[in-house]
Amino acid sequence: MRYNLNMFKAEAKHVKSEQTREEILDSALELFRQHGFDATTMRDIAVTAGVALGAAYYYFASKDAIVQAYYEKVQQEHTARIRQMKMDGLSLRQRLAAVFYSKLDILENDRKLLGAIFRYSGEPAHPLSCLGPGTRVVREQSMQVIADAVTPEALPADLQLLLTLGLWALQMGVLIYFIYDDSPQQQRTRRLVDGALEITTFLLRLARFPLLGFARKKVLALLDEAGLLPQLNHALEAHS
Amino acid sequence: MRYNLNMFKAEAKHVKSEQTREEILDSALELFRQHGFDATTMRDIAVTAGVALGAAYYYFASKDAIVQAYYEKVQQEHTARIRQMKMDGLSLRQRLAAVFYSKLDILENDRKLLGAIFRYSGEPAHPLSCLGPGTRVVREQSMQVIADAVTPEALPADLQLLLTLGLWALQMGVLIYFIYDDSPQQQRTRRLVDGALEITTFLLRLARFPLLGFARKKVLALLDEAGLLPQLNHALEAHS
DNA sequence: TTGATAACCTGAACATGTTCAAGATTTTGC
DNA sequence: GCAAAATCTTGAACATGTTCAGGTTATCAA
Repeated sequence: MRYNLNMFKAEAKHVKSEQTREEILDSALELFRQHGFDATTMRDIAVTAGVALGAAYYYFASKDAIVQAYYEKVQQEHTARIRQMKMDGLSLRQRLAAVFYSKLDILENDRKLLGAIFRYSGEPAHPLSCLGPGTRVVREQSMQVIADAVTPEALPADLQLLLTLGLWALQMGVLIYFIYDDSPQQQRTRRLVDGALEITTFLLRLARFPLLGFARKKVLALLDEAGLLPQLNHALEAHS
Repeated sequence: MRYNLNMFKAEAKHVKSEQTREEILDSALELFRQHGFDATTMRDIAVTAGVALGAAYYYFASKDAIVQAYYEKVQQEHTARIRQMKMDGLSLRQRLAAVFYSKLDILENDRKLLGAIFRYSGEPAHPLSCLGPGTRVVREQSMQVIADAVTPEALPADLQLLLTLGLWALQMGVLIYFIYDDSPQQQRTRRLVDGALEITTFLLRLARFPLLGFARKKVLALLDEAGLLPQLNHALEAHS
């Protein structure tokens, strides 16, 4: 009984702490959306959340880290949405369209926040570098979503690897384009996705031809040498 | 005579102002290289240059703008180096290798500075966004260097367009890789360039085949619809 | 219960990028 | 040569992200 009580207390405490964190995160996002990232100060955030300035820094290492936390939530949501979709009768292209579209849907109203995600892409040592070790978890999660859409196609292991990596890179590019896209409802980005996926699947069909098969091997070897597919390479060896 | 004197004075003045600017820029780069970008304050820069803090802001809109000015100098240097090279007997692949390698040579000791170039890539409105209108000039200059290496190949206009754009994108990717590359002398980046150019030229030879020709048209149409080749598109129409 | 430890929170102080009103210097029109 | 205009320079003041020494509250062992 006392054990349980302690557990309840511990959990209640944990929940309380988590609530404060959520309070700060929600306030921040609300303000970011209303006035933009730069125009919102950490003091604004703290006041809106009803805590002191220092509390915000107890939960988030920096202002940018708040956006990072937001993006992690986005990735969770993306993973969840894709998981609960019935992909059974769908083609590869349709599955990939679902992946890309749902990501855009989630991010639709927060394009201005995304800029912060890319802010440290050129600084390897920064914990928030979108290509660095500090963001590995969310990056792998986002690759996994793509991999799951590719796997049912039962491609040769090397091609599957290449396709997943290429699509992930494509997704990054699409997100950048998305940020810059000022067409209504970002219809242009959606069309870009459509076209890019059409070409991708077309080239995929071609990839079995000997000449392109040669190119495929070359590309894979190059990426491997460049260290751009370390753990994936491991998976490849295990499969072949 | 007096007219000439005034011109001299005007020029002398202009030179003096330019000297102050150079003084600030050089001091800044020196300090950036010694202690890193973040560890160097605008006050440090002003003191080292022998001017007041405000003077630095008279010549540079922001701390990041100093790095941008550096990169503009780099691009000038790159253009100059390539221009004075004798490319006559060289293959496309050799010409492109010269382009990529010389850029890396110029940037070799300033990899840490490059991060600042990419800092605003996700913020369309920022004047220093490496994809935005504020950096159009230097971007087009850098594309021109590539275009000049591609042109002698006398490719079909659409393919030339595609190749130039693709190589420019490749160059951006290579620069990112370069920043993250901790191999000695960044040999890994050089090998990546070699491999990527080998694959590029190989695929280029394939591009004449009907199937890939179809894909080529598709890609071009997609990029056009996405507005990723506006003035280039204009050039294409003029040629065809 | 109680003292100790850890978790959580506070707000003043700091560091630094940036602005700006005011001053110094140079150029220009006459 | 001189006044006005343009250019250049100054440094104090400001805004804001971040730190930190210290406080408060919750947890836990005895």
